[in-house]
Amino acid sequence: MESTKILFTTGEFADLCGVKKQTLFHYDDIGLFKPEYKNENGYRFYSVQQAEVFSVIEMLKEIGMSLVEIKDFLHFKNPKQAIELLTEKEKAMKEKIVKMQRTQQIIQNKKKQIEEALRLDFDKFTIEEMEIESYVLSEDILNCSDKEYTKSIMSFIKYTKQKELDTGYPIGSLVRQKQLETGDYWNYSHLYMRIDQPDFAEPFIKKAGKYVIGYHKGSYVTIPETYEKMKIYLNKEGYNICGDSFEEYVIDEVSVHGEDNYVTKIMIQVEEK
Amino acid sequence: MESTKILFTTGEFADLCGVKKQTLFHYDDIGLFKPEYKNENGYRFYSVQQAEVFSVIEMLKEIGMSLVEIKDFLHFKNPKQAIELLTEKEKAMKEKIVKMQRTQQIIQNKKKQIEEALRLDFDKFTIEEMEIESYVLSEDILNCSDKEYTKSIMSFIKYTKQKELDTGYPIGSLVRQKQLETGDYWNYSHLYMRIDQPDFAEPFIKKAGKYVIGYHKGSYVTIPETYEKMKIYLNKEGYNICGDSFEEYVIDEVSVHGEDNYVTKIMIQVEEK
DNA sequence: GATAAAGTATTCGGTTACCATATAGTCAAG
DNA sequence: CTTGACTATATGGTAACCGAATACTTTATC
Repeated sequence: MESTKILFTTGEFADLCGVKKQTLFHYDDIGLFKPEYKNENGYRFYSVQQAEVFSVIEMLKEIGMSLVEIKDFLHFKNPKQAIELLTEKEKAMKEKIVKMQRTQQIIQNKKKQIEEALRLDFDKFTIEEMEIESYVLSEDILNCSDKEYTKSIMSFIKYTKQKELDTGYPIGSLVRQKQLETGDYWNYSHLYMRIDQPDFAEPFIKKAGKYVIGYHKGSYVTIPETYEKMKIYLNKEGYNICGDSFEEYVIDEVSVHGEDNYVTKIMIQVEEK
Repeated sequence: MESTKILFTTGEFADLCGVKKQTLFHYDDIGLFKPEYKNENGYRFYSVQQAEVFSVIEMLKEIGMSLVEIKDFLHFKNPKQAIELLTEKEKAMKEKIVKMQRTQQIIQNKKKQIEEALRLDFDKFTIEEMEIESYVLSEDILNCSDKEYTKSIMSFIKYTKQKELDTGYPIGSLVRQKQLETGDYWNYSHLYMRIDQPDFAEPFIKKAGKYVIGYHKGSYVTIPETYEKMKIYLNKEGYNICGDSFEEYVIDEVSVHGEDNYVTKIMIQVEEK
């Protein structure tokens, strides 16, 4: 080995970096990353050191910088600036990782939900002991107009997104005991979403205790029928409604086609007569 | 609130989902995500339930699915398939997170390197006590031709990439004691890269002990001069070379412009006479 | 030293997932 | 019934490439 510089052709260098030659041509074109030297026939030659530069470009790309941004950075570089940028990007990276972990959690919850839905029997009602759960509530939507309702839903969804409370649990609707009694099933009191964080300030608590659980299959317009059936069932079994009703879509457009296949889970707190 | 369906206009729904209207038009165009209903004037209307579908689309996008793939998935959907895909994508996601964490580590190491370089004094040689370090070595490149050297570098870089050994430490070059003695400084014996994993099989060990540390500023072609200066320094200070030399670029194209500003760190094991 | 195989450069068009802008139609409030 | 805020469509543009076609070099082989 002599002291002549070790150089790679475009193809070799592309192979080395695990990319297509095209990519190197492209980077050369836009002035982001030029070969160490070009011979009289326009052949490009890259040095070993450039492999390091290339891998830095790849990293900067991975953390979401555009090629133009990367070019600017590499052009006005000096060690201090490099550290500054690296520190900043390290932070951005951390945030990205956290976001992905959150998405992962959402996926897991969605899976759980679908799995639960697969196991269930739509036609039967059951009485079950349920644990305490915490919810975030929307603003009060009792007796409000369609317009107001629309706005409330919007602000609630935006709120949960902004506060990163969406954990893959469905948005539920709360029907108060009073509305249940008068048969005013569509008059929801609040929207809710389950939260896992124990540190959330003033959550709405779904009390532990006995709940009747029923599943409504089909469009929401026929939900009242299911409520009526549940009432009959409770009467027969010797139970009284003693709390609110929690409605959740457990199967929606995500996993099936068409409203007719939607499944709504209904949970109402009950007590023995 | 009556039983009429709650519907959002394109603008409202876009706002709700935190995207531009354009995106919804686009999804409609390609048949990925159509509004619940279109009125006679072509106005689009979206339902609340669709917000959930939209957020699933966003998630699938985040884990790297193309819109076409997502469309196919949502089209042929059933709960079991949904779980299958979600499980698969969860895995992909986990891998992506791990990769990002690795990149984060690399960034941290690069920063450390640059910070060290900022603090150092190029003109002085020092004798320092160094700790033991583990390296992966390339294949033997002693006395090999340029062509062979090129190939070795390539396969070494590709190897470290493939085995995910690249942790942001620079690639170093090893000069054996014998070559140091004969002044054959360019005749490297191996390339090396530092590894942190304690479980790596048969690493090359850089022994703990006294090392003379010098920095060479400028192109690598003048490195012999620095070696000669180091030898004179050692003589004056009463030290003998008793091991190999480790050469590393501590500042390269990534943080400065032009070969003249490159800095190579040279570490040679020594003992008192 | 001729020829074939393999590699290189350039150019052109295509791709994905949109965004901006222009133009025209629609709706709701005062 | 007009005004302003919205809607729709169409067109062109963007980033970061990929693929294929064509022409030229280099290298290997006979």
